Amino acid sequence: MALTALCGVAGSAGGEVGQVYVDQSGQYFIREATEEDGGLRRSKRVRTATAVTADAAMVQASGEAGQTVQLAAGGQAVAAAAGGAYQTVTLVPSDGNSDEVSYVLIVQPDAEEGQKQEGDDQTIGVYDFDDGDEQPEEEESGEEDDKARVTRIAPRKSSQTVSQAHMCSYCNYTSPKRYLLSRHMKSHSEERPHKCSVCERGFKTLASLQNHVNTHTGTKPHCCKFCDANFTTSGELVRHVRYIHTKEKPHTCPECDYSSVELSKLRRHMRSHTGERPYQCPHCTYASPDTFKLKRHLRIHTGEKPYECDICGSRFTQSNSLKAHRQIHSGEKPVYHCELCPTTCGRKTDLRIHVQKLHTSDRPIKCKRCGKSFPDRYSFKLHSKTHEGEKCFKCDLCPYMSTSQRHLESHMLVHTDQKPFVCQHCDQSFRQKQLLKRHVNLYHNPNYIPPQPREKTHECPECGRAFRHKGNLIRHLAIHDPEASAAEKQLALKLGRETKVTVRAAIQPLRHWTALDQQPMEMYEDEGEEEVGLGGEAQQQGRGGGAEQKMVAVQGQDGQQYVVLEVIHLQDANGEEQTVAVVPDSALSQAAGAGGSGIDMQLAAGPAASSIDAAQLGTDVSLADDGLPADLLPQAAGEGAGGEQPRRPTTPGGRRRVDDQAVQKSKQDMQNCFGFDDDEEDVDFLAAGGKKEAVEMM
DNA sequence: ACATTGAGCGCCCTCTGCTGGGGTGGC
DNA sequence: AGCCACCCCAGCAGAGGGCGCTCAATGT
Repeated sequence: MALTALCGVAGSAGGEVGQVYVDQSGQYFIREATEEDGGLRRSKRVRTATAVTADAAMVQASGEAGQTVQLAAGGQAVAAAAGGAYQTVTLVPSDGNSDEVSYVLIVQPDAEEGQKQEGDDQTIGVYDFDDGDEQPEEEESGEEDDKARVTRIAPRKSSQTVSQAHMCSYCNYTSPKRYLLSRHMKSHSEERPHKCSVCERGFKTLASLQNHVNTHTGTKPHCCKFCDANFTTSGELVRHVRYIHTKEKPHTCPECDYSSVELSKLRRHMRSHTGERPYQCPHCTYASPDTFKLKRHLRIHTGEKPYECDICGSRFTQSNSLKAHRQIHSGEKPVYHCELCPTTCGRKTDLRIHVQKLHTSDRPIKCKRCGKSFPDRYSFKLHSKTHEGEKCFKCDLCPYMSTSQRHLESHMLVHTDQKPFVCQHCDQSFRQKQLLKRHVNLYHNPNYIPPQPREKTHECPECGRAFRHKGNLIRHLAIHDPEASAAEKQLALKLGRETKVTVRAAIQPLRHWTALDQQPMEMYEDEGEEEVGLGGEAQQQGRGGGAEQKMVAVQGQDGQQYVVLEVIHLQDANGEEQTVAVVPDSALSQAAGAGGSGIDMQLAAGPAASSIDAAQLGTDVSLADDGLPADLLPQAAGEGAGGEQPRRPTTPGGRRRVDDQAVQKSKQDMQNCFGFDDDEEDVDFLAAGGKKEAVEMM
């Protein structure tokens, strides 16, 4: 016979298939390739194996029948001539490595079989073929009872002899009774003598056949005593009882609190810990932890949609999708009510998302209009309703009010000369996107076909003049206002819009503009902006001479100053409001023949004008009541606020001289925003070259 | 020979959660 | 008109429950 004998590593916990192992009790065994259950199935049957020596060299030695094959610790195979009907396998501990004890497997003829069977204490690791029926060439077939061998193995060190047992030569089955082994050997046989009369399928045992036949006949003799369930086999019944009634789950996960009725379920569960995904999709990178998921996944590639709605014919890849879909037809759609508001959702997950978005918040939300705080977006929304229609967003520079923050932001551009929408074809720029769009269409788009003028449907009840837009009519109605209050408001607004502020640095989104006496806009906290308010002292200093002042400073987190505002409304000696013009740097520079460098804000007038605390803001601010650059003016220490900063002389009585040129420039700068508010006039205005006389605007 | 027990594999189903697209209404 | 929030829906995957079926092991 051809025999490959090996040596293995003693005490090895794992190892290659075919290695010789010695367990803690000193038993030798060989792990076979057929092992599936993760444990070590002991086999005394040596067919092939790999020699693993102490130095981990893999050595294989083959011996012919009747030979003695000896592997030394170094992996050298030593074959010696031998004879006899039996083979004795001897495992000899080597003295190779100190850390790992290697054993040498010696295969040698055994002429004294009988003695070995009796248990030779001096024999080490014996393969003992008790029946002497040597069928070396047919070992692979493994279908006969006579393949069974009785083997006795004992290591030399312990000088132990295992009591005689009837062992299966194909697996590690042992039995004290030979007839039991004989019965066992049928399991290695592929013979299926018991045939089903229905499907002709064969079974190894009659019991198996009977169970199978029951599946044909539907016979389910095993009835659950707790419910009406019946099962084909008793095993099914037991499992059913565990699943449904006793909840007994003997298989427990060592890593979590999961437990299962079946071991296979625990194994499946363990894959969720290990991440093992043995089932690879052949079409993509997806791999599944079990066959079902892979099968389900494959429908993506095949396009198979096995679940069809019997009402509308819609098809789905998963049964649950169909189930959910059916509820649309049946009207049995579940309704998930939010406990915190009247909102309902059709699905649990949607409700969860709703709660997440509307009812949970990391921090309170502050109302920009009144400053109240609310724990979540929902309560904030409810609260916001109470402000509906209110024009809470008031411009600090003019009487403008708006119901929305966005509108105020847009309006603020009027005061800052910001025209962020620049025409790419000429040097025109605009404050509003739509204005730029219209400009481009009118002047740079040869294909533009202006829309037909709409009918003037809004007619004035007083004079009959018609307007295309309601807003224009409303504005017009101010003319007929008997108390002139509307007209006054219009005038005030128009004048207020003339208030201009220049800024040195680029202005960040205007929503960050905030009057000092307003609450910080908490809604925008997350945008990395930090409000820098003037201290109370600065504010107080800024409120002198009967002038109403509001100052705004916004500082980014980078420390750069972005916006500084100072607003002054004055009354003249008669108590009437005085027009205040705020002059842009450019105008001032032009008038003075010098640039206004270093001057961040220049107001055109103001007897009690104050400078903003430059030390705090890091910004130079001064008033330009005469149109001269601040840096050309003499110091006016102690006057007004912020005495450290250059001051402009003020006129006696609090009147300020308004720089005509600056006002003109300011007016011109405001033309666009005023003119464009009336679209029907805007077109004319644009058609006329985009210029209007400032005097017309005033 | 028969009955019992239980492991093992496979299949299907359900529940759950996430994601993205589309529709809609408010601003 | 455009943007945005919200809702609805379908698609897909993770995880687990339950059962059908076969067969080995074991006891009587």
